[in-house]
Amino acid sequence: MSEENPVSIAFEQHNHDACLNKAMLNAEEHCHKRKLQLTPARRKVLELLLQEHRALGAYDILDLLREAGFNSQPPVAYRALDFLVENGFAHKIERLNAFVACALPGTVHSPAFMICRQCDIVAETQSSSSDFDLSANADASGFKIEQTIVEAKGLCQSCAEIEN
Amino acid sequence: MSEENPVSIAFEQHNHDACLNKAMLNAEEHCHKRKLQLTPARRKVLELLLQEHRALGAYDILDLLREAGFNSQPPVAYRALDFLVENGFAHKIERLNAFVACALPGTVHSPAFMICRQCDIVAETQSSSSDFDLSANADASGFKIEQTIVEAKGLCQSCAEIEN
DNA sequence: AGTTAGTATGTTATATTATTTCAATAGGAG
DNA sequence: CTCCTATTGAAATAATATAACATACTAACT
Repeated sequence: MSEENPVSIAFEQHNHDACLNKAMLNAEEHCHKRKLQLTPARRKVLELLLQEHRALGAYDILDLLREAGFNSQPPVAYRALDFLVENGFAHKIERLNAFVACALPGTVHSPAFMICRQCDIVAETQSSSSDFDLSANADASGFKIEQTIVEAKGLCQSCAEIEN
Repeated sequence: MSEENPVSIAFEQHNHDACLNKAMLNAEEHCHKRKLQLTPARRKVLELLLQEHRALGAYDILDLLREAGFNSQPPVAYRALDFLVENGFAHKIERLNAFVACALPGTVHSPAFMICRQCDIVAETQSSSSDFDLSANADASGFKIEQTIVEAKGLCQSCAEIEN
């Protein structure tokens, strides 16, 4: 798998410092373009997430923030995470109640995650087309899927009718 | 959509009493076959879930259990829910931290859910093949997908190697 | 029937995850 | 400079979930 295919970067050997720096620069650029404020706390949380290809819980992040000298009330972490998730820099892994840095920031995409139950590594892959083959992707990275959750949020027909 | 295709029963007009009774009979039969104990609390929780094509939180269920004269400490609900989920009678909707009755109990399947953000209705559909078209299914039921979460749990290559 | 192993429930306490609320502060637009 | 908005500080609490241990029930064997 090459640099062109970031599909399962988490599973690949790579220069992680470079991976992190690149992602931070990318985030800075995006925030600047879209006039978003990458404040110190938000920046730090993104860095923390980027440091691992694992999901971190909000309270893990809170601990790390405290260690780094930041204020450490829960809203600090949740607000930063909300910002990052809303703006596409991070994703929430619902089944873990935890968060990962986005592997494809700035692109419109519908992510799919492969989560190892043993080591908790989280690999992100694209499911941008409605009809995609997660299992092919898993096979390619040697990931053995045991259980898949698919949850689509939206509007049912009756609610859509009322809204219009 | 006919009775043969229960794919989005939640969205369809149907005789809900019959729907519920059928599901309860089915559950009883399955438990009997597999020597599982469908105890009063478990039975009641399944009934409560079957009463709606919506997801109920554990504490909603707890309230309903209390009203029905059951013991209402959290473990009562969680234990019953664990039983139902483990044995395929219910599913957890991770993004809602809530539970729905399974629409296809007793069959091995990998469910996909369509969750209306407005009315909270939850429709279950099959994704048994690794490569399925949720959007076709959504279209057929008039559901407008806004965001999809796909989370596969399993073993990454390195962990699989260690385990073997 | 009595014994025992396994399963299920009662009960209390506590852990974990997340939000509400209101006050204080900082950064830009006019 | 002043107003407006976004952000942060701070305290409290809500919502979700589990741990731990005692008790009771069930089924299967003796």
